[in-house]
Amino acid sequence: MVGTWHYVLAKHAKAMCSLERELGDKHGLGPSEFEVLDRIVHHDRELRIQELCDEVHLSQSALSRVVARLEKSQLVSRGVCAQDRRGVFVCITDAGRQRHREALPTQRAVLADVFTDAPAFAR
Amino acid sequence: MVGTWHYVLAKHAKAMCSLERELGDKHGLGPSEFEVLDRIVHHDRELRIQELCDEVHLSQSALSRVVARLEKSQLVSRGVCAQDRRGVFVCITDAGRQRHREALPTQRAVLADVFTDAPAFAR
DNA sequence: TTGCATTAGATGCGGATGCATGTAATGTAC
DNA sequence: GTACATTACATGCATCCGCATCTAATGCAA
Repeated sequence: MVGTWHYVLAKHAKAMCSLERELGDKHGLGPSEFEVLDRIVHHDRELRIQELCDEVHLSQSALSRVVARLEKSQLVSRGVCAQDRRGVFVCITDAGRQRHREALPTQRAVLADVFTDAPAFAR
Repeated sequence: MVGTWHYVLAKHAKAMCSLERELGDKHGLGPSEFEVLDRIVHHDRELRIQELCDEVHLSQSALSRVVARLEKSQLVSRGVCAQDRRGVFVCITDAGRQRHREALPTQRAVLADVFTDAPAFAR
């Protein structure tokens, strides 16, 4: 219980710190930006902000800003939803796909480094 | 690998959010504040800032500020180290011990809630 | 002793986050 | 249609964090 929590804390801190550095230096992405790109690529279609909100561990306001940053970097585009004009759909651009493709191996390498040393779960 | 990472992300987000709310509302403590108090109580002696830095997942600067907040709340006291006058030792106060004693069940309850539903580790 | 590198901790600063709230569109009851 | 509640997303604000840097104390060499 407490052991599990400490395991989660340790791995989260180590991976997050490493991701921030590696993704930032090599690809100009923060962990949240990568996560959002990754979710969109995974679904392979445009997504509503709300759908993304259910998948990434961010508040709605934080997500709104991540998308704003991605749009500013031309990695996604935002459009109003025709069916519900309150809604916004987020669409990945070609540059966004490419950036994600470049960054994916970096993320995998970090995760491998963080998670392979120890058994999958430390009690 | 990626699955482990997603597990860590999900549990971290859920537990952190819950801890922030519960510890904050019921005891006026943030997760970092509780963590520092917990480490000191666990060692049951005064600790150097640097020692704490090795145990909590915070940068030295963040830890310095957490300790400053705790001192402001009278839960710990800071003193210069006689042997090395650059150093600072942190000493928990009676109020700090009591606050920790009160908050511990809250933390345990949150962790139980977050970690009991699922198997200890989701592959 | 003097001079310089190193270490412990504090602090300025910019950035990311969550909460509360604002704005605009939609749904619903009358 | 009108009035009000609700929903989707954006934004003001305060907080917390990490990085870089600062200050002061220590260590060490000449």
